[in-house]
Amino acid sequence: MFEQLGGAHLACLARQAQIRRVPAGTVLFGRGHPAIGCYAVIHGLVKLSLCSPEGVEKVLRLVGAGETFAESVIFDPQRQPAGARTLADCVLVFLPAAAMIDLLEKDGAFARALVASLSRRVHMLIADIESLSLSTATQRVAAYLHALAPACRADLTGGPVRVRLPANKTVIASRIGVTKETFSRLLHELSARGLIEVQQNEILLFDTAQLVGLARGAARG
Amino acid sequence: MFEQLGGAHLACLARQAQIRRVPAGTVLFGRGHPAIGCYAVIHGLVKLSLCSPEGVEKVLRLVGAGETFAESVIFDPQRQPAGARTLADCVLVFLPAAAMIDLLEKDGAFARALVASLSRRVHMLIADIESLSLSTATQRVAAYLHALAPACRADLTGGPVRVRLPANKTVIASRIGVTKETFSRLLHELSARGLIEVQQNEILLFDTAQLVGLARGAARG
DNA sequence: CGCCTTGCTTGATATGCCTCAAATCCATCA
DNA sequence: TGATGGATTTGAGGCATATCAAGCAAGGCG
Repeated sequence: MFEQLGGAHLACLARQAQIRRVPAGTVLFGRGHPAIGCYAVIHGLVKLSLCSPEGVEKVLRLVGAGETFAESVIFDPQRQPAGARTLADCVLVFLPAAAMIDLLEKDGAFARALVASLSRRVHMLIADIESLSLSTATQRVAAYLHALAPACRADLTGGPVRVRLPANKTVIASRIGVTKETFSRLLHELSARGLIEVQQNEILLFDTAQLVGLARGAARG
Repeated sequence: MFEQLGGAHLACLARQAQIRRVPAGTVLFGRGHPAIGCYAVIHGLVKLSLCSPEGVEKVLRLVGAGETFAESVIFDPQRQPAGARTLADCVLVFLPAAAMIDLLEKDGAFARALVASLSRRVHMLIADIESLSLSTATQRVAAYLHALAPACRADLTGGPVRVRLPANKTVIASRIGVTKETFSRLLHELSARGLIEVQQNEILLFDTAQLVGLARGAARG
């Protein structure tokens, strides 16, 4: 993850951090809650999401093992901009805000890592805004599936790549920015075109090249 | 802005920074350009935007006097995720990436300020995603107009508040996430309801309370 | 002064995606 | 094994917003 710490400080950090084991379905914090620290996921899956007043949910991010979340919250409005709930049994590291702030000022390497992490978050969010604003639902689905494929060799070997959806389709649909019904239909359309095959939670990608083509320009196959 | 610097380092920073005066319409950097530093706007207005392959533009942010942009870029992908163009004659401070990195590791106060600034950016982006995903066009317009009003007293005094659109309506529309046609129509609808009055680039807000009401829940007035 | 460009409005029409409703599938648990 | 509830699929229909196409207004400039 993002911690290539200066060794001395790492010990101090380890002293303040606590391991938390939480079962699936636990609300870690709700929207608007005060920020008391940030989390790293050791094992499991956490859903960060927003809710409209009418109760519609928008999944912002699915946080898996090796990722962190709620870092930004410590510094700006000190209120959670999104809610967090575990989707699976999780092992988390909780790092109190005070420790973060302390370390930030004392350890240059940590400061740099934290800034890099936040920057990455900014770029991911911009990518989301881009796809919401400039792409069609089909393009977003294609892009999402492609992003699931392990980066490099997928495009090289012509063979099919098997990917696994990190959560159920309703959650994924909200993450992508479509309703579950539309998501279902689009998956079938891609199947019909021979680009993928859906097997419950797993999807076979037959033609990743054409998938990225779809994700970008032409709506036609 | 975000610099409440440790005094000694401020001087060093000032030595490395350069003032740039650029006329309206200048492209500061395009999308994908390498990151060589960040900017602060002293005077003028800068547009940050994305472009789809088909040439549709999405305005991410309008950066006015006293604000900074392109900080995040220094640390993560080292490629600009968005393009920047001046919309007015500008006076900018350009800060080379090396100076930023240097300062980040040496000055705790600067590190904290930078992290806070990035955090604020994250929260603003999340707010954008929220409004794109969960709000209707009318709600977004209402929220935008309300956000333009000077924060506090607007809601107290019942009187009308006069706000000025920071750019032309086509740009604002893209920023809000609608077409210029839809934006025009929605402004007229709000006028018809007696909530606002449009006077070229200026808008009178008669009922900010009802405006926030609209921005949140009920689509009906 | 009239031309031309750029921005804004307005109308007519199209369409992508959502909404609502119902059927089916699947897993868990008694 | 059968029941129960969530997840998924499928269909029909509608709506919000985009798109296309003119028509105006306002500046800038020859």
